[in-house]
Amino acid sequence: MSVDGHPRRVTSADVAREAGVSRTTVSYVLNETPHQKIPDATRQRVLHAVERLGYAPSATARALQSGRSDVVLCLLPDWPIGPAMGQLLETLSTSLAAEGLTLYAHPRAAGRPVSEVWRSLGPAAVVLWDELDDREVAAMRAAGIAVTVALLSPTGAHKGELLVPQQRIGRVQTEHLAATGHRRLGYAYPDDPRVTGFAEPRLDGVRTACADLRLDVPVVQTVAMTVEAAVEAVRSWADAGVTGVCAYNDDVALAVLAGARAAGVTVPGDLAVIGVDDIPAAPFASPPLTTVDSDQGAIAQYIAALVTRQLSGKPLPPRPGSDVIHLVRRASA
Amino acid sequence: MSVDGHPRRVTSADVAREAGVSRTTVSYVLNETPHQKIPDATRQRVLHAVERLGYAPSATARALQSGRSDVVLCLLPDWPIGPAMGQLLETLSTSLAAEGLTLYAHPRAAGRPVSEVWRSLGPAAVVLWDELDDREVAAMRAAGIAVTVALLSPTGAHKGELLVPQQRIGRVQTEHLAATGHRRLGYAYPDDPRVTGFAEPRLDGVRTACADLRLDVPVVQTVAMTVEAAVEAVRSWADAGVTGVCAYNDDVALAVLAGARAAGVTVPGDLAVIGVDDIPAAPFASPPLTTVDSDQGAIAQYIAALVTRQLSGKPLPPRPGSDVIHLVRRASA
DNA sequence: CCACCTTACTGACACGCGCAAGTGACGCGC
DNA sequence: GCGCGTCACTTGCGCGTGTCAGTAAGGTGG
Repeated sequence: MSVDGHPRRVTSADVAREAGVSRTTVSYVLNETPHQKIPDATRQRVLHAVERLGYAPSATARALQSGRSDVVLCLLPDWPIGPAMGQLLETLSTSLAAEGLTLYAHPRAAGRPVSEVWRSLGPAAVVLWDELDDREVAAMRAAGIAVTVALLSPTGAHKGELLVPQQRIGRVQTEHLAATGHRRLGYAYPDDPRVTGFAEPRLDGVRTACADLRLDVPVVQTVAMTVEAAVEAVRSWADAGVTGVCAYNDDVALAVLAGARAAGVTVPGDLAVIGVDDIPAAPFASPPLTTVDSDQGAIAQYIAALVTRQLSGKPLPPRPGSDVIHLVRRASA
Repeated sequence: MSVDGHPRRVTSADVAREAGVSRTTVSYVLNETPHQKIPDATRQRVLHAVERLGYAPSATARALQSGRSDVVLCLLPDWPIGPAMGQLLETLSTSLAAEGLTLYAHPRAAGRPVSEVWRSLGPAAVVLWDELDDREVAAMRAAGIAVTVALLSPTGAHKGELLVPQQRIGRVQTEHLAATGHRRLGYAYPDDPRVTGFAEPRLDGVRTACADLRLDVPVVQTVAMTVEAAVEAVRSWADAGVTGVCAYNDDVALAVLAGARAAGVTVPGDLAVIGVDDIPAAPFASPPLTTVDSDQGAIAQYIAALVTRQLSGKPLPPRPGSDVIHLVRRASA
């Protein structure tokens, strides 16, 4: 404990001094370096010194020396993260931990360049949702970051892109509504411009599925998160002869439900509604919300595999099957 | 680009060689070190070399040398993170960024010791929700981590503890129900054991507020996230003469709403319900959910101030006022 | 008695960076 | 001619590790 408030770091040199051995010996003991016979007596002396001083090796120094950090950085998108993302992160963290990697998520601070973020961390890999421009990617590589996984690359230019086929979500919604007799669908498009990266492919999935199934072209309505806006949208759909609505996600679907209630439109009688995500509130809606859920566990494991394979230079794992997306059938559709 | 797949890191030495100057000069140019006059010609040579090679300084080496990393680690609790936590993280990240700090959140991997996490990162500060045992805290200090902020310390032993008085949330719920004429309240306690750290103080707030306001002792029911469980709870409350229910959070409140609907109990006529968090689904419930919201922005700024003050050794900022918690009045109570 | 091997260590370097201190060239005053 | 000051840099150290290449002590074989 030095004079100022900051007690000096305990280093392996301190431990060595305390145990009466060299720093190298300390390192050998702590890392259990193979082919180095350390007698038990010495080993214990070192271990006790570690305990007494409360020594913890500096991750920074270790990373510098080994040139490889076990850190995986996940750049969160700037749209509001819900329970689905939360669960994905948790499972991803666990999956990566099994491979000795540690996941850190960075909620993007407004107006801060991305480069500053990964620079201050020096991760082994970066997982991100939005696409990055090529200069940024090149900069990362130059900084020694081995992997970049873009999860939502519309172009598919980079490796490992477009993990969860968002189109498929729209397709599943559409297929369910078609199977229950609906011929003319509506799409409840989100008001938040930040999520267009997800909304567009989902809507696209609905459009192409409608075409494939010979349904009418879907009637798209942007639905702001107010009851009034939802009422407006519901009325428009009613006027257009729409009997089933695919919502961008469960929050929007719940808004539509509220709009229908306020407009005197019965669900699913007059209008069937189907959401995405299966949020906790979905089963308690009135009527309970039918929705499309993704298997976050499987997705997380795939991402983890993607990262570790690329780090070790092995071939990429197969894409997850279409069964990661499934319908949760309740009363609203 | 070397033979194997891993292109060697571009270092400042490479830049120096390319620009025909010393490494130090490169450092001076890039850090704009004061009191070091570098003529523009040289400066441009260096900058061009940086550009050409795509050089990015190693965060690791920089942190090692300066002894101070600008990383703040936030250990997320293991309970499911919802939109509220998401927003808090985002604002916190922005607030810290304004002070030159970078926030990383770690979703706790199941069964992984906490120590491994902060060790692999070497942060300047750690923000956490759960309380940590004292040995762990001591270990962090020994590792050179200056600050530890426990947000939910029931004991209040550490500095900066108990940021958002959870009791206060329960109190606000109770006061509103009391003000609207309810004398005997119920409490909808969450089924998930992971959130007891939050649930207990909130319930405690309801209990003491009831006592202060001379209401009856609240009737606590654990409500699992199914309609059946909620129906059961609603019936019990009805039998006990309860006319208003404080729910642990909005998800539980929505379950109670669904239970009331299924049990033929009208809200708020027979039973008033009030939640916590103001999730996106709250305004679309039937009836729209009255709830207690926290000002995540203010909280985030307070945490950021707490961290920076402790890092610089300055006195702690004043606790946020009670106005960070406020009622969102809708139809359900 | 010496070569040789094992045991139990230690010395020294490298990782990439920031920065204190130094160095040579040049200009200026006297 | 010399001291002094500025300019434009460079040399060299240290941050805390992991690890390669020793090395002294002790034992064994011939």
